[in-house]
Amino acid sequence: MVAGPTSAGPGKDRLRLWIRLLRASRTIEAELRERLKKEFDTTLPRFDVMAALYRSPEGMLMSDLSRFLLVSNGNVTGIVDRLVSEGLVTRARRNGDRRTSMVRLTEEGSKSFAAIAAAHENWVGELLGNVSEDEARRLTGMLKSFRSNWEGRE
Amino acid sequence: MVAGPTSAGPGKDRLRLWIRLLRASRTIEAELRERLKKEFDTTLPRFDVMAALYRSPEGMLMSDLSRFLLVSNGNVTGIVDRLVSEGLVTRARRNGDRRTSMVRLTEEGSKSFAAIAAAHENWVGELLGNVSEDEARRLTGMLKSFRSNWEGRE
DNA sequence: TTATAAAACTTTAAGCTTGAAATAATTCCG
DNA sequence: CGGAATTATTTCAAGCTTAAAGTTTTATAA
Repeated sequence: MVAGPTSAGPGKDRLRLWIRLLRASRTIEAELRERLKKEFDTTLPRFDVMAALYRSPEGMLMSDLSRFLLVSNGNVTGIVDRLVSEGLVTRARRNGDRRTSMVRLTEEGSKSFAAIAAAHENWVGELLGNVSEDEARRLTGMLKSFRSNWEGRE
Repeated sequence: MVAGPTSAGPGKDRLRLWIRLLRASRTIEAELRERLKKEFDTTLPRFDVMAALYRSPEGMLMSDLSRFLLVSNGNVTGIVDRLVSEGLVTRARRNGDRRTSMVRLTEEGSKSFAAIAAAHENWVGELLGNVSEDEARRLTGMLKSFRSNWEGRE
C-alpha cells in the first residue's frame, strides 16, 4: 500500500495521491506514537478513545466510540478495559438499558488527557510546520470534499 | 487521533488538517482491506510487501523491505514468513553475506500480485472518484512538499 | 590475530485490529 | 403473552505491530 504505481497511464494520478496520503499519514502517525510512548507512556488508540470521551463529558456508549473512531466493537472493548484498569475511564451500567454502559473519563483521566492533548497539538504543529495555516485550510477542504462522496454509503 | 481540536485558536488549522488526513486514509484503508480480504483472501500488509517486491525483480533484503514500507524489522519477518508458507515468496540465502537473504516473488506470487494490483488500482480510482486527475496531482504535490521538511531528519 | 563493535535478522511480550461467533437484554408482533 | 428478530456488547482466533532483547555473521582495529 506504500509502493507506487507499477506503470504510467490514466487513473494513475489518483493512485499516486493515495500512496502519498498513506505514506504521509503513516509517517506522522509513527512519530506521534513514538512520542506518546516516550513522553506519556501511552498509545495512540488510548489517546483516541480519551479524545473522544473528552469531547463528551456526558459519556459515550461503546458503539458510539467504535463508530466515531472507525474501529470495530471488539477493538474498543480491549482499549477501554485497559483504560479502566489504569483508572482513567469508568464504565457505568445504565438503568434504562442494561445491555449498554456509559463510558466516561475519570477526573484523573480528564486531567491526564488535557496535558497529553496540549503536547500532541504542538507536535502536530511542528510536524506540519511547513504547511502554512492557509494551505492547511485549503487542504482540509479538499480532503473533506473527496471524503463525502462515498463514505458511509452502505 | 481521530477526534477534532477541543477549542479554537492559532495552530488549530494544522491539527484539523492532520485529523482530516488521518480520517481519510483510515477510511480508505479500511475499505481496501475489506475488499482484499473478500475478493482475494489476502491482507494489506501482504499486499504491501508483494508490491514492493514486484518493483524489484532482483529481490530485496529484509531491511530494504522494512525501510521502504516504514515498518519494523520484526514485522516484516512475520509477514514474509506467511508469504513463504503460501508459496508466493522465497527467501534465498546469499553466499556473499550469510546474515542476509534475498526475498523475491515466486512466479505464482508475481501472477497473483498482478491480478490483485489491477483490482486495487480500480478500487482506488473509484474511492477517490470525485477528485479530478488535476486536483489529484496538485494534492500529491502538496503532500510531497510537506513531507520533505521533517521526514528522516534523524 | 582476536576482542569488540556493528549489521542483519529473528524472537518475544504486549498491545492493537478485525470479523465472526457467543451472550444478554430489548423490541417487535402475531 | 411469548417466540423471533434486533441491538449492544464481549469473546475469540488469527494476524499485524512495535520496541527491546537475542543470535549469527561480518567488519574494525589494537
